[in-house]
Amino acid sequence: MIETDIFKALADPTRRKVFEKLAGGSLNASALRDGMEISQPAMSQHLAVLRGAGLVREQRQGRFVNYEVDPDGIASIGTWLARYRAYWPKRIEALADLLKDMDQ
Amino acid sequence: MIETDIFKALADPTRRKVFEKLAGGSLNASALRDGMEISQPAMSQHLAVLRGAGLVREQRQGRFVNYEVDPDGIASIGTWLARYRAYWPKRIEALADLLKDMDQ
DNA sequence: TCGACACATAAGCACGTGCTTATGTGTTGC
DNA sequence: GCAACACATAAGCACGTGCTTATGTGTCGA
Repeated sequence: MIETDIFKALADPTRRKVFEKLAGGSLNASALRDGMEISQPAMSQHLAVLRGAGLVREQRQGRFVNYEVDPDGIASIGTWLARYRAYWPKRIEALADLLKDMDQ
Repeated sequence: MIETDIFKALADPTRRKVFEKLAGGSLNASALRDGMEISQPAMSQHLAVLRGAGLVREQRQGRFVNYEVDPDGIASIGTWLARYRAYWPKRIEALADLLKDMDQ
C-alpha cells in the first residue's frame, strides 16, 4: 500500500525535517546534511525511503544528485485526508473543500 | 512530537482500517473487531496507539468502551499538510487563496 | 455474590527500523 | 589515468513494533 509507505516515511522526525528543507527549494544530499548532525549513509537511506514513498524525486546533475518535493506524494496525503472531511473543525473547513476538489 | 505519534499510528494498515471504520460512526472495541481477523488484545493495543496519537477518543458506556474519531487529530494532519501548499497543483492553489480570503 | 462479559495490561518473541562502519559506483578536474 | 569527490549499498547491531498467550480490572445480570 502506497499510503503505508507515505505514513511510515513521515513517521520519522529526521525525514520530516529533510522533507521540510526540500519544501524550501531543491537541494542535493550534501546540502541537506548541513546543520543536521547526520552521517552521509544515514541521509542517503532516509532519502531512499522518502523517494520510495513518492514524497521526493531526484535528478542527477553531474556528480551531485538534486532532490525535490514530489507533488504527487503531497496529493496522496490530501486525497486520503479528504475522506475524513466530516470530522474537520469549522476553522479549516475551507481547506477541506479544497482537498475534496483535489480528490476528483 | 505529536506529529510523530500521528504518522506512526497511521503507518499501520490495520490501524488505518480501524480509523476508517470509526469515521463511519462510533463503535466499541468488539464491534470494531467484526470481520477483521484480529485478536482482542491486538485491537486493544491498536486503539491505545490511535488514542495516544490523538486520532481517536473513548467514552465508557457500561462495560463497553465506545470509540470515535477525534477531530483534533485530523486537524493536526491538515495543518501539517497546509505547510506544503506551495506544492499543490496550480489550479488548487488559486482556489485556496480564494477560500482563505472568504474565511476572513 | 458469583459467573460471564468487555476490555486492558503484561511478558515474550519474531521481525522491522535506523544507525554505524566499510566499501562500491559514478563523476570531475588535474 | 588517477585522485578527490558525491552518493549508494552492504552488513551488523541496538532498539522498536505488533503479534501471541496469560492474566488483571471493571461491569452486568441472575
